[in-house]
Amino acid sequence: MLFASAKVLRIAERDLVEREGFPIAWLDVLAQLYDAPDNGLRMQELEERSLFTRSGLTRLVDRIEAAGLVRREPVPGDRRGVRVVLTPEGRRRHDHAFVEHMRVIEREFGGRLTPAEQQAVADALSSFWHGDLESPATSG
Amino acid sequence: MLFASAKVLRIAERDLVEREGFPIAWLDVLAQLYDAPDNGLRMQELEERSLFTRSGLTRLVDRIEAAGLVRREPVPGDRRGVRVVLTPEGRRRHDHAFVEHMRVIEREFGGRLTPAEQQAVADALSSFWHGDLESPATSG
DNA sequence: TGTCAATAGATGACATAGCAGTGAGTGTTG
DNA sequence: CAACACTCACTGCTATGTCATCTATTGACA
Repeated sequence: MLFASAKVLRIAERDLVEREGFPIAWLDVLAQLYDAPDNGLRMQELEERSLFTRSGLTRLVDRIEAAGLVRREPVPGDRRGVRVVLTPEGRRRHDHAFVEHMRVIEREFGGRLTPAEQQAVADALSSFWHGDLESPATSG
Repeated sequence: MLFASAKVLRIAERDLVEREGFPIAWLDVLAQLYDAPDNGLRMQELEERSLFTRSGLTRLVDRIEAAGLVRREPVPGDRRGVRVVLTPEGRRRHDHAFVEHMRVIEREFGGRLTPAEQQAVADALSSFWHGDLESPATSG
């Protein structure tokens, strides 16, 4: 599983960088924001939905912001907080990149896995992921 | 799939670092050498069997060597080449770490996926991996 | 043998992730 | 209101991986 995802990830990464000029991590953030209400999330929420730690996110968002794809704005009622919002440009880039990205993923998996296999993997791992994320199977 | 493997990887990584004092990347190298004839491989072979680039491997092996778990030795008949060999200490650490590592992986997957699901994922992704690694499904 | 392309591995410069610690802001308690 | 614990996000330091490039060696060929 590790090897398979590492391989596809690497291919998708290269493709994305060549076509769009930004890495998968950006698309991940962009997509999270895209799916969020008003296209915005707090750093904390972004952290929960992504694979990064918060300090990693701070800098990731720095870079995406510098590229003009997202914008930081204050959170009304909590001056500690920061809300990260998709800019129109960010939205455009997301849309464009996402289509191509999905195409690459499909090509990689579609060309190598039967539909039944794809379904089996998706079912098993999606329930794995959504199952009990925050309460590991460990007993201690 | 990405999320699932990232999650398990992160848990396994922490566990390994706490117990053994080295990260998964090391165990990966150690295990490759362990499985190799005479417990040794050339850098190039290690590269093929791992998820690293060669330059990444150079430094990874540097660190593992500094810790005394592997040793570089010349390749008879090709003075460009380097053969990386497991030391007795490396072998011991591998054995110990590997057992615990497998236990963690089993716990994480065993506790969340049914045996049938595990089998389905394993079958699909192992054929994916072994299928046609070097000739992507792309047409260009 | 001399030249030249290819190969093996190492190195320099750089990008990015994590941990631990910082500082501002919040809300609870008296 | 003062004191305190907690939360949010950011920053310094450090670890590690990649790309492009470098050196040494090899092998092909005139």
